Amino acid sequence: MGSPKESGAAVTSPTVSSRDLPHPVRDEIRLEGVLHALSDPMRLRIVRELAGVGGELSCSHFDLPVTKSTTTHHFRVLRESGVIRQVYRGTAKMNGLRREDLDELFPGLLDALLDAAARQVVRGG
Amino acid sequence: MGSPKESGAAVTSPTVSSRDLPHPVRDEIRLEGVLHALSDPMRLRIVRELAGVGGELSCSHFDLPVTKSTTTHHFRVLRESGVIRQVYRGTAKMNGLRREDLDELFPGLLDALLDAAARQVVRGG
DNA sequence: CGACTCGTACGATAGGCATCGTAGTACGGC
DNA sequence: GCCGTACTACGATGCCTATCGTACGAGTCG
Repeated sequence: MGSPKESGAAVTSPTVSSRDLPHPVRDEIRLEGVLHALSDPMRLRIVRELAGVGGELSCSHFDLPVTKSTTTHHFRVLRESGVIRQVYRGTAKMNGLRREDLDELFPGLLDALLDAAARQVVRGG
Repeated sequence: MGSPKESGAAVTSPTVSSRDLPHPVRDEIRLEGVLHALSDPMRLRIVRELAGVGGELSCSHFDLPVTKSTTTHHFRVLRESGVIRQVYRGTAKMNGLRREDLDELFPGLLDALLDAAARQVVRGG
């Protein structure tokens, strides 16, 4: 299941380029999953950057010290845990924080996490 | 490193029962480590229970669905990440949240995490 | 001392995961 | 139609880790 070939009603979905990616629904997001996703330095860095711009960023915008395969992996972990939303826009893949969903599920958590990460950086991390 | 055998000045430490355990100093506590520690359901449960009583609890107080070896392992992860403080009290080993240290390092984080965990439980998880 | 309880240490195991490299697919422009 | 760019898929690898069982050490109480 899930061959991206299918396009029976493509004409009726204007905003979708063509293929779309599996995201957990808001109520499927698990705290443990979110914490696990953010416990990796690379992923925490991605989330911090996304929160910084407050909008969407393409995968290629990030200059991480790992290969592109690994970068793809990290973005998938973030998406599957419900932290970010990914959508194809032409050849680029745009990433955005799921702030509303997270704030609704866990009020104050995301801000506390971002603040904690920022403080750690200031302390010399 | 870290052979607990060493005890050059044991006579001068009155409050210590006998053996003591390696804890990270406050400034050594890493956010990633804390998040990783709390991303395990068993450990999150332990921390929630510790926060609930607001004091110390012995390891044996917890009735976790794993063996004692595994329980020991989880407590060690929590201690080494800086989330809890462990101290021997006779034959028992008491565990307490390092609330002050965590609040100082990451203001609001622990409360946000506990609140998030509580909400998730209420939602049926 | 001896027995019992609490917790540790160690080895084994199985699964997860961060990383890489290479080969391949989708899209947009020439 | 062809090429370049952006990202993916897949397989390999080595490390980390959650789990167990058994054997052991430290204290307490009779």
